[in-house]
Amino acid sequence: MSYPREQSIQQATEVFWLKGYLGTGMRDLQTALDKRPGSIYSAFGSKEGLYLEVLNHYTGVLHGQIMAVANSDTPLQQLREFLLFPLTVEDSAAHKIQCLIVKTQADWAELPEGVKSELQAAIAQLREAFQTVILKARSMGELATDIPVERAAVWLQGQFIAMRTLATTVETPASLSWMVDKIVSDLSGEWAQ
Amino acid sequence: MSYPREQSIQQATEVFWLKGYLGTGMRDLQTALDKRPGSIYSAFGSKEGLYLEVLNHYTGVLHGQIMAVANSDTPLQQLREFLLFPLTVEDSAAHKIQCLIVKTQADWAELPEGVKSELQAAIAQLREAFQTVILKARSMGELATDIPVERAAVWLQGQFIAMRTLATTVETPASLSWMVDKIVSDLSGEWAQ
DNA sequence: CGCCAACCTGAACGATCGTTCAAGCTTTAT
DNA sequence: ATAAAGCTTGAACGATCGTTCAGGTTGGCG
Repeated sequence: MSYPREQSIQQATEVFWLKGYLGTGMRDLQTALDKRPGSIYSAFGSKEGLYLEVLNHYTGVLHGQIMAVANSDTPLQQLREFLLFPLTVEDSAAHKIQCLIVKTQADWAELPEGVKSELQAAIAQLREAFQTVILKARSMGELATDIPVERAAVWLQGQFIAMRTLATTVETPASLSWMVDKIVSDLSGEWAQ
Repeated sequence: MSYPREQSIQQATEVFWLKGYLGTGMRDLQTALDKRPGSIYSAFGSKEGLYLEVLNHYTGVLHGQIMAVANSDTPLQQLREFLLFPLTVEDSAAHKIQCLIVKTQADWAELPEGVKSELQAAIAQLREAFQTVILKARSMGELATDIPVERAAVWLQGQFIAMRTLATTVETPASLSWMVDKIVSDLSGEWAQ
């Protein structure tokens, strides 16, 4: 019976997403999970252990979303929807606009070794998913056949980071939706090597 | 004689840049400045006070660099150099690739109110500087006259964030220099409203 | 020389950090 | 019914956090 474990991970995700790895204390987690320290330590071993499960779960969900884009018949169109969606969330969840992975990466120098390596793996995994989107869009004729696939994947990941980060600095995230159009448009633009 | 004060700010910048606001402890600063707690508190009032001076100084330097780009005769060409430069720094200063402002912003929910407001001011100030670059490039004929200036400034800030963030995840930052070319190229690309 | 102002020193403060553990409780198997 | 196994509890640990302050040191001026 690992259902409450799943629930704990989701509640912990909320806290880590809002406060970051360094900013989150065990007492924040004890409150959020409504569990005493011993329970958390017996279930997850440490703050780092709990965070690793949170990061894995988060990466899995995001990866799934991007792969769903890749597996659709109109990847470029679905990519638009995927990029647009976080701009439409209500204010109460404003911190969720920023990607948890990018947020964690900002604390790089202070992270335990285990978190660092998992973080790099997550970034690589999502980059691969973006690359799959590019490949699929190309094979569906939505992109030119001579697009540099690997660079485009890196670039797309960069645009994802830029949009999510910018969205946290403006009053209305939805006011950035023009940027999604530019991303899709620039994807078909020049890629001179 | 406020020269040692300037020096303290630079040394503190190193630490905050590497470890972030939350990750930096007063004892890290005491070591870096080679000063005892009382001296630091008499000079800067608090950790927050010291950080605010660091942030102001950092913003001023970056703002100056961007305005120098704007004030040149070939802004777009100078923008290329400006974006390219951080990709060429040696490994020992790898953390300096990531923008201190973006890094700090990741800890948003945990920052003291004073840091939050100063951070927003810094972001707005740099956005303005980017806008000046766009305007100047337009007036010099390097950009089309119908470019949406405000959007382009936000977008350019986003590209800056993307590049600096991506550069921290690859083994050789210089391998991303193609991205600078794409940024300059996309700046002249489609801006359909 | 004597004096004041400014700076520096470093021990110490209370609060909070991640973590541990002995004891109690609940569940499952025999 | 009873024992074994595992989860939960909450007080407590040592370490570290940002900060304070009484006392020492230094430099310039009358």
